[in-house]
Parts: sequence; C-alpha cells; structure tokens
Amino acid sequence: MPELPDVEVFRRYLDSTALHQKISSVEIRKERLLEDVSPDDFKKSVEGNEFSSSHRHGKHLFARLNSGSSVVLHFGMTGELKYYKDPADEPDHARVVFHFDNGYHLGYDNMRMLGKVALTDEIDEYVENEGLGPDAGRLSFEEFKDLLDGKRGMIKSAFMDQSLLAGMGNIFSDETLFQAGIHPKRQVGNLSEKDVETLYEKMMEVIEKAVVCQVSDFPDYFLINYRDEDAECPRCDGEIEKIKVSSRSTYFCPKCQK
DNA sequence: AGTACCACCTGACGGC
DNA sequence: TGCCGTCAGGTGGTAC
Repeated sequence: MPELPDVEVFRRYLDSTALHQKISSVEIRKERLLEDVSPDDFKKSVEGNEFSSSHRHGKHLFARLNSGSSVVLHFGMTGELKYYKDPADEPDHARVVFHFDNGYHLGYDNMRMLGKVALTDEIDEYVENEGLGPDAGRLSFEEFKDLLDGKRGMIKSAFMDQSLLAGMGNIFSDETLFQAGIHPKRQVGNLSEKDVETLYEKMMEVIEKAVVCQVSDFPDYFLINYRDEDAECPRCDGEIEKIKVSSRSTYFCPKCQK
C-alpha cells in the first residue's frame, strides 16, 4: 500500500488520534523490524513521552517525541497504523504497539514485515543518511526539472528512484504517467520541455487528489481503478496493458500514452 | 549509470 | 480439500 499519499494519510491520522498522550509502554513484537536500535533502548527512549508532532518525507513517517527524538516508521508494502481502544480491534499483524495512558493503543501493523521502525535525534540527518531525494510533494517545478536534467533511463524508473525524489512508488508512478499521457518506458532524455512540465503538474495533482480522497474512492479518471489487463481505458477507447518495467508490474494505455 | 535478478516476508488466489 | 506456483503498492545487494 504505502506510497507518499498513503503515508500522508497515516500522518494526518496520527495527528488526529495519538498526539499529546503519555505513552505508558511500547511492545516490540518483531525485533527484526527495529533498525539500529535494541528493543530496550527503543523502549527507554519512547516510554513516558508523548508524540508531539509529525513529519513526513517521501514514504517515511516521523513521529516526534517531546524529548526531541523521533520515532521513524517505514511501511514497506503492507504497513499501516491503527488507533484503537478495545484489544479486540487490534489489527491482525500489529508488530509494534504503543500503549497510551488514556487506554488507547496505536498499532504499527505490517503483515509482510518489509518495513522498519527506528529512532532518530535529527530527522534531516536521517533523511540524508537514507540517501533520500527531496520529497515529491514539496518540490518546485524548477527543482523537478533539475532532477531530470541529465538523467538517463526510463521515466518510470526515475520516478521510482527514492534517491532522486522520495515518495513515488509503483502505483502512483503509473498514475502520473497515465495522467500525463507518457509511456512508462520513455527515455528521460527524450522528454520535451512540455512533457516535463506536464509530468510535474500531473504528479502534483495525483498526489493531492489521492490525499484528499484518503487513498480510496479515487476519481473515475484515475488509472488505479483500472489496474486490470484488458480493462477499458478511462480516457480513450483503448485497452489497458500490463508490462514489466524495471521488474515491477506496470499498467498503461498504449493508445494514449506515447 | 542503468538494469535485471534475488532476497527478505506473509498471505491471497487460481489452476489442477 | 490440498498442494503449488504466482503475485502483491518496497528496498537493498549484487552482478553484468
């Protein structure tokens, strides 16, 4: 699930549920999800604190503690957050659970465990050490143009490259390319100035719309509703095709994406 | 530098 | 019903 829009929705969810409440304890149910910190140290740094604010960079969510450190959450392919009171409402794969003084719990659920949970004193430093590019949602057109300048290879690969720009994944890269009418395998070097402009505008639009609809009930003209081989293209009378691009499933319309 | 493939994990689904 | 292969919205390492 989680690409930039999903994680932004998680961030807002965290803000509206779990801020400003004392964390009485944390349960680490899968130690392997912790990155560069022992369960003991993690617990010591978190317990007794409150989450005071949040930040998102690409697909990484940072939950700041009032101590100044931040809990880092990365969701892999199957992660999500759930805030609940009744233990019966605990999600099926809660790998890390924050327990609050008010009786509620925040579960970091992650079936496939491809994500990670970490701790950092400096968000900027963490982002830099991870080698992440600028956040795709907070990027000016000039910055976007500069990123692509001199890049080679396929445009979809560029979108997916977290070190180039952070946040776009498989689904929303396909979506942006579809909305822009550009073939996922187009070489970056072959894009016209107009193409680059369209890509930027559509990327921003796709991100914004996806966040506004909370990553469900997407607008009808979104490709995401038609990720099926042989589905009808929502923009023309073509048929959606499925191919592999950098070994990821890619859906596009050969008729309106050139 | 770019790409292709494997690995890490778990679960759902379709075919036989 | 059961087994098996395939696939899934991410990423890191490795080898061409």
